[in-house]
Amino acid sequence: MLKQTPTTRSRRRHRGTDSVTIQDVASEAGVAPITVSRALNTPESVSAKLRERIDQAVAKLGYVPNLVAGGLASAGMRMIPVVVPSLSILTFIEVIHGIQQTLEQAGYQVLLGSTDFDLDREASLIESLLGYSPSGVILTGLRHHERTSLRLKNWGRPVVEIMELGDECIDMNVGVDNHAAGACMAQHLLDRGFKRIAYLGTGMSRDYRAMQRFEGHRETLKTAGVEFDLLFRREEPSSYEAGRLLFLEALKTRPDLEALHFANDNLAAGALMEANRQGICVPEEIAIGGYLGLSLGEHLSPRLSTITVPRYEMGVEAAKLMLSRLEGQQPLAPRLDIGYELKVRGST
Amino acid sequence: MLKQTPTTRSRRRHRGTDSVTIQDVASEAGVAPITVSRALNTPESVSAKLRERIDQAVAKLGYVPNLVAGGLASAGMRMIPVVVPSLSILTFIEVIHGIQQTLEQAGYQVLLGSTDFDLDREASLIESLLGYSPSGVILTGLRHHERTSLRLKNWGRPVVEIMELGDECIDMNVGVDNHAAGACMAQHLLDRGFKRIAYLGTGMSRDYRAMQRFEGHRETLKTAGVEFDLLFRREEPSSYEAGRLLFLEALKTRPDLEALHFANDNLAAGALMEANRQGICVPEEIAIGGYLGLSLGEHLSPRLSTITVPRYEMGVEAAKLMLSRLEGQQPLAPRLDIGYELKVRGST
DNA sequence: AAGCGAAATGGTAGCGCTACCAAAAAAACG
DNA sequence: CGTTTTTTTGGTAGCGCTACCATTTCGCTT
Repeated sequence: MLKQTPTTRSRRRHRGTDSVTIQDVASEAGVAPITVSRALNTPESVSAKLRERIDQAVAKLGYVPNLVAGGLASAGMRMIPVVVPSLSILTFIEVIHGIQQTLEQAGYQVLLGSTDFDLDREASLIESLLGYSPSGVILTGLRHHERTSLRLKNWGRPVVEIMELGDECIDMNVGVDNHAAGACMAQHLLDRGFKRIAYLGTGMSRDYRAMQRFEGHRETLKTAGVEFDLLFRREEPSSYEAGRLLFLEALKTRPDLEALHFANDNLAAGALMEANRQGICVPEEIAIGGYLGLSLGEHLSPRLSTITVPRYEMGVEAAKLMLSRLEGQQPLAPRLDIGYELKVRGST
Repeated sequence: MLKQTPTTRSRRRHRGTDSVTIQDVASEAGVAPITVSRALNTPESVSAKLRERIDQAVAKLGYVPNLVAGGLASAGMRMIPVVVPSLSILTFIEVIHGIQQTLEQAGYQVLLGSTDFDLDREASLIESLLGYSPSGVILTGLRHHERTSLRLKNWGRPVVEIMELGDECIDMNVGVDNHAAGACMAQHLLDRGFKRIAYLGTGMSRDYRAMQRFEGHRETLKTAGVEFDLLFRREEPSSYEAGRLLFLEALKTRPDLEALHFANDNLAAGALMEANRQGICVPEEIAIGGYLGLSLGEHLSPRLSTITVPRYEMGVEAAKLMLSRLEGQQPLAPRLDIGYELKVRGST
């Protein structure tokens, strides 16, 4: 008489979801559950014969692994939270896009988190995201709460900080030197012969990266011996409208301005479109420079001079760095300067 | 003599992460683990005295619940996958933003998935996303593989289909009547006195919603007795550049066109900017209408006439519907028409 | 054919939490 | 006061999977 194992269904004493489990597949294929597990996760460690039988059973039963159970038993959940300040800023979206495409290919899923530029929210968000037992974390910027950094350092899994470049990162870092980028545009404007140059930005008390670009701008102008403290700022989020308002404010306050250095292309585009509307000639009456390299800039008249940042690529590289660490290799370098490029077009 | 329970640490025989567990909190507070669980999940079912002691222990030890274990033991993972065709299309981003903001507030996280408009990819993506045991799913459109729909129907958890409106949805539906929106813009152009009106779009073989708008446009023109089959299409994704190219192609092929009805504002903006560049007067020489209501449209000269769709709000409403179902209530209505609005501005 | 190391398979015991039910404590009742 | 009802707390047993280690099978050598 055969030893009677409880039938597959009667085994479920309580709260059983009826979904197909690894046990069901194992019974169907006549092997042990662990063998099914291996056939799916490390196929090379299972003989071809069994592997095929198991694959058939999987197909027949429509088995979908329960990643939650797997995640609990082993380490990771094959998820990577991506924490950004805002989802209404195109830049972050494009970076996320690059991350998502790259990670999804490798079988990881992206968990979305946004902090609204608030480090407290970031701290508690990350804390709760870690509860999902993700395989790694990608977050924006290098400035965090002390306890956030410490927690992630001790966490022992890969962390990539993006958008910004610096000496002290938690684990890995992909980004752009904002200070240098700001200096670069300022230098360009000086090279064009402009003397009275203003920097215009929004939400700079929260978005400190825009402030870093301003610092680069400021130092460059100072070195050149021209007026360097011309700063116009508003506190609302960036938008075409905010750019328009900054533009009007600057013109009214200082009609003698020769060039406007905007914190990003959204603002610059808003200003440029308003100039068009008012019949103000760019760059003859006033020059306009931006930052980011949004495609919109190439379609405006005149085309917008800007500093392009490969945002999608930054996401891809951040994801690649993450993946190389997840696959056990040491990444080639834990820090990657994704670079930027000055695009001189019609507006300067 | 007290019964000796194994000490907290020695209990971990193998592969123990050192993280604080519910057991640690329980020991610290001098209660059973299940009581800690209750204190955190259903505080009202625990006496005030114990609740406070437990809260203190939680704070002292820095306990963060392992949601994976919780998700395995009970049902949900407090995650909602959001599946969209593409992350490079602003529309979807704005909807996702609305969803994310609303769900995050309620303590749910958004898992991102993109299908590249491919129903096969959608099917396998959803299949693997279900492996995460999410609390619900939000996906784009009403057209899916038969097996995808069936699987989700049998899945037994809330599903919201967005962007589109129809009689047959899997579970719940929030969206816009694309057919009517297309007809609305076409009617507007007719009302303006235009007779030779073309529809211009990209990727319409994949993005069938753009095709639905075209159908509405087509029927309206047909009823009006004017030429109704003027269609220009390209297969690349939407972009300003694609709009520019469609514009040039249309003008070359049919110089007698009076109005251009673009499948979305990105295309329309690209065309409008090209018209500006070439000195073609809009709407005197040719009128341009869009769809979506991107803020860019309001800053162009002339301002872009369009049909606005409350994208962020659509996301919020989809998330609210999801939440109401998750919290056990029957939603007021399983179908919500989020509506649209014709914005007549300078370009028509 | 016996002996040996390597490769393939299986048994057991959790991962950390919560559903279910039972027990204890507190409150309400006659 | 004892008894019933209600509330609060705890014990046990998994959720479905995989790490660890033991066992079996296989190929190869001498």
